[in-house]
Amino acid sequence: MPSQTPIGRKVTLNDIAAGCGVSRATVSLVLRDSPLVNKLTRVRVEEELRRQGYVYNRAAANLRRRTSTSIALVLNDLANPFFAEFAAGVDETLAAAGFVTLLGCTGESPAREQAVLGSLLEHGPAGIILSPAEHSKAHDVLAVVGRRVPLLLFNRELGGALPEFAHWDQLMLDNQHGARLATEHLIARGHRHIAFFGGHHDSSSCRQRHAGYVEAMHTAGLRTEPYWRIECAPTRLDAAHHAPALFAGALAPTAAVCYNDAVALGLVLGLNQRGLHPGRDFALTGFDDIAEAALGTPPLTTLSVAPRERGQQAAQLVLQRLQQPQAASHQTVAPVQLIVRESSCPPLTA
Amino acid sequence: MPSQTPIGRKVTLNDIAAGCGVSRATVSLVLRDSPLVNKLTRVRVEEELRRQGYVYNRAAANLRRRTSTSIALVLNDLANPFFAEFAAGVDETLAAAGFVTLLGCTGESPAREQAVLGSLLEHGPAGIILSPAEHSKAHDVLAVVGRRVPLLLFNRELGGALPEFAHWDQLMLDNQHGARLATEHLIARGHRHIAFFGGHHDSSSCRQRHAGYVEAMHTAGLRTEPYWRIECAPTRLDAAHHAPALFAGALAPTAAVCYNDAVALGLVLGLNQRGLHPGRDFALTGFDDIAEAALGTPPLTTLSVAPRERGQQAAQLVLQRLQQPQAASHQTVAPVQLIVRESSCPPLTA
DNA sequence: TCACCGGATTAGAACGATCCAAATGTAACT
DNA sequence: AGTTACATTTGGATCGTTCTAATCCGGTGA
Repeated sequence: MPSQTPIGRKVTLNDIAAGCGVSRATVSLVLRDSPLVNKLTRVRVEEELRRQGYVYNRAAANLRRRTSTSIALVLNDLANPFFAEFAAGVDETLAAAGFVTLLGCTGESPAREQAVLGSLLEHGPAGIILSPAEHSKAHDVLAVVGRRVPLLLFNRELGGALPEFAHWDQLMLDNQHGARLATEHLIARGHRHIAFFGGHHDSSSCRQRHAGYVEAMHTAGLRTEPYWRIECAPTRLDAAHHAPALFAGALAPTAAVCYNDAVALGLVLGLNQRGLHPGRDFALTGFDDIAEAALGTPPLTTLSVAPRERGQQAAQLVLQRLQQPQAASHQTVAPVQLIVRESSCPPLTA
Repeated sequence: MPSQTPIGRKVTLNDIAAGCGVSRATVSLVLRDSPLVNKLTRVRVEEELRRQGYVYNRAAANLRRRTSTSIALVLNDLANPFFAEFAAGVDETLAAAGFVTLLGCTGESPAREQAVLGSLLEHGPAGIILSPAEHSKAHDVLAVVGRRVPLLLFNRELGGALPEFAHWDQLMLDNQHGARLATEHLIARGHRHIAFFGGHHDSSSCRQRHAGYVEAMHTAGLRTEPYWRIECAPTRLDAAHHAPALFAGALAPTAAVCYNDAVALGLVLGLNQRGLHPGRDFALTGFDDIAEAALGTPPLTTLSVAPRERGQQAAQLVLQRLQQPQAASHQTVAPVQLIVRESSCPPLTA
């Protein structure tokens, strides 16, 4: 049960009305600067508003008008710079449209996601932007969110079969195309033996990126060995750990397409420990273009997803949905851009 | 069981009451599980709540009870990992207490800060956590926030004389002590010519850190040359740009205490471009311990401020203030911890 | 019979805004 | 003077909840 926090008595429309001898309704008209009200009284009322330090009670107005001026933003991990940038973009755009952002973090826990969504819904947001926790199920999200308030899925798909009537909007990254670009870039540099490194196969984004890698390889007429697919947790540490697995197979790769930047940076560490110089002896690419990507040694070739712009886009999509609640659901795939840096060197043998 | 809510009107207490033949008041009592209500009717009502897929309207309740269950979090820069972690900590603790976070970003603009604060206040937060924009003035903040809703200042002081009746709570970092620790560490390693690099003098945190540096130098009986104080914007780029200024004076420093990690990482780049190897030819320290600090080359000696814990602490302080609105204002200074890594090497000449 | 009790329930007035229909005041026209 | 037109203003109901002060009811004791 949430605690009960008394707040001091506020100045209301009645106080203003009494203060300058008009009715509450007139003051309300002034606040929404209606053309109905006489210039003279408007001035008088406005002065009184200032004098008493009135602050508008939007909750009361929203109750009466059955509207809402808030949007819930539910993120799996705000501490991740990618999502932080995204959140900044969302808030920026929402604020410009007069909306306020209700923040909620789930810490990758579907259970907390349920709780957070439930709690935020009680505040009656007009819409929801959700980047689901890993293993979050469509069915559970639908059960708590219902069909009343529009939801925009960002970044990840939900597990489980999507009930056919839950036609949520989606904003996803072009994972497959991005990985394909990275792979084609390595091929163009002369690599023939290219691994796909990191991530878990039960993550939708990882599957998509892997698919892009396979697509590029096969299009180029190159083979993909099963032992060139190394799974590990999408963290630096686990990636560093799994680096040796790259060279355990019969045919050693000369390059690797990594699931994301974190994994790529971990692989850099792991290679260094083996005495290899990534960017010279071994080529690799990342995904996300996090701030550290440009600064490591070597600077990382990666795919920029422009998280702030994605945030702005997500906010736009939700606002648009509010305008047209009945329009068909919108599936958006945001483009990604290959950023070539020094980590994607040509093979030594070339 | 997915909700069977018809699209259109929201389910209210009246719907539930009508649905199971009791009064609205009784349903309300059930919701707040009051001991007054009969076990049997409670069961009936609870079933009806589930059946109709009722969601609590906290805004209406808050209006009636003149309470609030939200806290505004206003940050100068959410894209900065430091503040993102902080926000995650705040949200985590607030959520656990049944509160919801209203997010607002100001992008270091005092004008937007005014607008954001004004907008958030209309939603009636019970309290505010504010990390002010640069050059934000106490007078302006007071003008828009007023004295009704408690404010916690985080991280930065406000410019201008603080009106005596605005006794806001504060949570600051121990900037001066931190910079002193870093400087003393470099001195202990054998450095005698130490610069203070980056930041602007009109930022309170920069002044404090510089003061700590001066304090340590003078305590150790060392001189500080004026040209060892190099100002630049607290960004990587500008820092890299200003690196040559370190060696423009008569006596070149062998080490630098940097304003923060971003500046330190920029300086690393700048030194590399001059053919110097930071961590071998030149020592430096940062401040903040952002994620990248541990991973650069060299790993950065820096001061850990534990932003997530600071967020939790900030939330606690606000919640505590809500319990005791009349208590004397609380000035908290959070300790910082020196993290020694490879960037703070001994001088070559030693 | 009646007053009284305690547990369970409820009608109706709030909270602070908005909406609607109706009222008011003023000037202009038959 | 009476009617109309127009520009302003306003009382009262309303949004979904909670609070207060009743009310209802079966059982007791006098």
